[in-house]
Amino acid sequence: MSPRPSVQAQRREEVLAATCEMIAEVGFRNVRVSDVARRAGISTGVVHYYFGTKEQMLDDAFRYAVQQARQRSLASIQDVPSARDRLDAVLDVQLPTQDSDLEWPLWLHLWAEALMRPPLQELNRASYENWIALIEGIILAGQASGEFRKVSAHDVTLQLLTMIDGLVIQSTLGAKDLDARRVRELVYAFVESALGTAMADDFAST
Amino acid sequence: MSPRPSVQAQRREEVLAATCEMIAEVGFRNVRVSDVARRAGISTGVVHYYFGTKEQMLDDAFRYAVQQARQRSLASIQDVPSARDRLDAVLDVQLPTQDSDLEWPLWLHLWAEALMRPPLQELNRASYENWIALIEGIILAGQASGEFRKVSAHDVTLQLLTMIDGLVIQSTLGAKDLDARRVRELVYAFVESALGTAMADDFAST
Amino acid sequence: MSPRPSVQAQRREEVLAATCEMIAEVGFRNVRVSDVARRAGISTGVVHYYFGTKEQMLDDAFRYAVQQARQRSLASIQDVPSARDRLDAVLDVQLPTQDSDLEWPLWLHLWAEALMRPPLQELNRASYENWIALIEGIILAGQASGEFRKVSAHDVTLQLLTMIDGLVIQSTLGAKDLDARRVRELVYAFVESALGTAMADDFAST
Amino acid sequence: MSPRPSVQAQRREEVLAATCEMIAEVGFRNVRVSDVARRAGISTGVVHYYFGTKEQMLDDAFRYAVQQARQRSLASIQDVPSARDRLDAVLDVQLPTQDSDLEWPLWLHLWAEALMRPPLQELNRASYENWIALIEGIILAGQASGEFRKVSAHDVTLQLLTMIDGLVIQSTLGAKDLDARRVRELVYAFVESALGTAMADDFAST
DNA sequence: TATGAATGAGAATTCATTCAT
DNA sequence: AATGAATGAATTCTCATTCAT
Repeated sequence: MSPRPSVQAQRREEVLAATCEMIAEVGFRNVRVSDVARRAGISTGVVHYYFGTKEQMLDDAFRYAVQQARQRSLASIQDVPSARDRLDAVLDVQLPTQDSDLEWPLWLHLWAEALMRPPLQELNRASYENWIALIEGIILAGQASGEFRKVSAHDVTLQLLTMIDGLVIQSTLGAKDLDARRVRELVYAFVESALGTAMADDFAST
Repeated sequence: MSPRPSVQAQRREEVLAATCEMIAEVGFRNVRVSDVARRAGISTGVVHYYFGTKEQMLDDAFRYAVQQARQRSLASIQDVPSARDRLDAVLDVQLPTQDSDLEWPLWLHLWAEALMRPPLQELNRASYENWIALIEGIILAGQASGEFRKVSAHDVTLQLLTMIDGLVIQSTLGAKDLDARRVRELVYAFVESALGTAMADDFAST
Repeated sequence: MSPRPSVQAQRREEVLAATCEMIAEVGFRNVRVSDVARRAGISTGVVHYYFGTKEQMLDDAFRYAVQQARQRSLASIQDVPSARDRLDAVLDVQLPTQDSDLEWPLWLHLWAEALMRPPLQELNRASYENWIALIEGIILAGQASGEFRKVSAHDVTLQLLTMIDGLVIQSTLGAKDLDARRVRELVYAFVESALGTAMADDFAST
Repeated sequence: MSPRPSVQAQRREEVLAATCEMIAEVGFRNVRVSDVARRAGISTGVVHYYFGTKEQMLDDAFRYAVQQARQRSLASIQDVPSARDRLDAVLDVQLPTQDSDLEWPLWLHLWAEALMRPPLQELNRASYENWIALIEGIILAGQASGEFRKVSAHDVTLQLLTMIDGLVIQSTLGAKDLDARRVRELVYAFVESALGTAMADDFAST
């Protein structure tokens, strides 16, 4: 009868977005409720009104970020037919472009925090399985269509995803010669060596 | 006049070890000076006597951990002649064996914390360069001796190290089917596919 | 224009009843406006609409409880002719029957709160004078009719009422061997020793 | 080796005394940690240093008050031979002399609070049993020596103690004509009527 | 009248740091 | 050198009260 529900949902999302920004900027342990409130343009009371405790707010923010990332990656492969192009699209969305990326710091904080919080471990686990399913699906399709070499899709997926994580960590932390371009180069090189040259592979297996 | 200096050095190291344990157990943000003091069997006053501030103590602890890890890896390849065996030895020392590993949580906390602390970024950078130099050196030696295929040693090193980081993160966070054994399997598979079958490669390149 | 006034009065009373329950259950200091509102099936806004402030609501609730208790005791002696029976009836209504009595906790909270709030002291004073007048009246009537011994009705009234208060406090707080039955026993024993055996007294006074 | 222990005990007691004063003055629900700290001449941190939580501090304060009261009453009958004199002494110490008594408000707050806190109920129960044992012992001794009439010492004790509680409550709350003198009058009148005139009783029982 | 989202003052609690002993 | 009692700034959380709808 009133537009209240949408107002509530919207307010909640604003707070979650503000929280994600704060986590990425100052780190999980330094986020203050008052920071989030200020950034969301509300009073601290509202945060507790919607989330009860700071901890709950932070957990929900991680959940929100995971969900947003998933939606973004799904959108990126919408209407992309070729497996190779789909893989490129997903990687392109996920890999950082600039050093000022706010997403990857968030994941780092999630992992560090999850070490001590089983619910966050569960969140990470579910998220990771989603990533695996997405990438592995693309690889399997590409193998079926002859675009990719026929190796263990699951193993390559794990190697690819974890290599990305590791590379982006060091890149984000300013490892020498590991800028965004170099990260992509190394990732694509791995993809090529693991899945590429389908011809040669087919040839070899004959 | 007295053997104090060594007593002091020893006391310092005890505190640093206690700090590392605490970080790994409860997380960087939850380490209290009093926890560290209790674990080291001293009073909080002593911690400040030796380190001035908590922040300094934590930074020094990370520094200490990095140094310990480096010494351990160097020791592991002492008197190992073959490049492949040296690579195996280094990986064996670094890869987790049990789920109750206290080292990798420490690195995760270091990375998350370094996002906000340039001095820690610098520490991580230096540490990473050490790792790279170590592994790359082994690979180059192996290529020179014909044990490894002649691909870009630097690229493979980066891919290998970051893949290890990424795999261990997920393994530590309880990813399904990613126990210590599986991590090693995937790592060794990558090593094999990237550097192995030197014959075939030589053959192919001819 | 509408039957609103009675609706308002009814709503007010519902809130007061809910407030009394809350005070008795969680204690004066722990009553939250939102608790009362929830129990009365309304929103917190309505509470302030009717009572202005929480303090006013709580004071009114005590006033309401005092008034209800008075009405109950008056009703209990309606159409009871003999003084002794009237005394029995009043005591019977007032003394707790079960341990789950919600009334006496309310009085305890009133007394504790009244220590700091003159308006509540005034309420308690007026209430107490009512009790005294009621009981003293019955005793005087009983003395006139020869049912009770001729001692100071006022003194006995005070002793009786305060003994009841004290006994019920300890009984409510779970004093060993002070259940509802034992409280009545002690009260009636006092009544008997103070007012009973009118014969003997008459005899003695002759 | 150092005078620390006594410093700690003393500091603890100072805080407890300050807490009791605050409870009596502003009421249990209005005591702020900062009030207690200011009154004890310390910082709020110290309160938590010694008591952990405000709740613990308040509970301990009640415990302290109970213990102090007991010691005072025991001291009052030290070296008093006659049972009647001992009873007089105990009552004299316990009954309020002025309206500005700080002790009885404390008991009222204890009772109200104990309704919601089993540990305080237990404290009250233990305290009450102490009072009963003390008074009942005196009465039994007086009966043995022929100073008191031979009625149920236990029942009279309960009636006496609860009447005192009830009288002091109303007196403290400013009941008309119930000043300290009148309270004593009524209490002593009860004692006399219940235990006095030992001769007559002895005579009657013969 | 009624709602309940929003406010913000107020209080408890934590913990790094200091310092007298 | 070492202790640990004491400090007090910083922060979370609560809840009466307001007010737009």
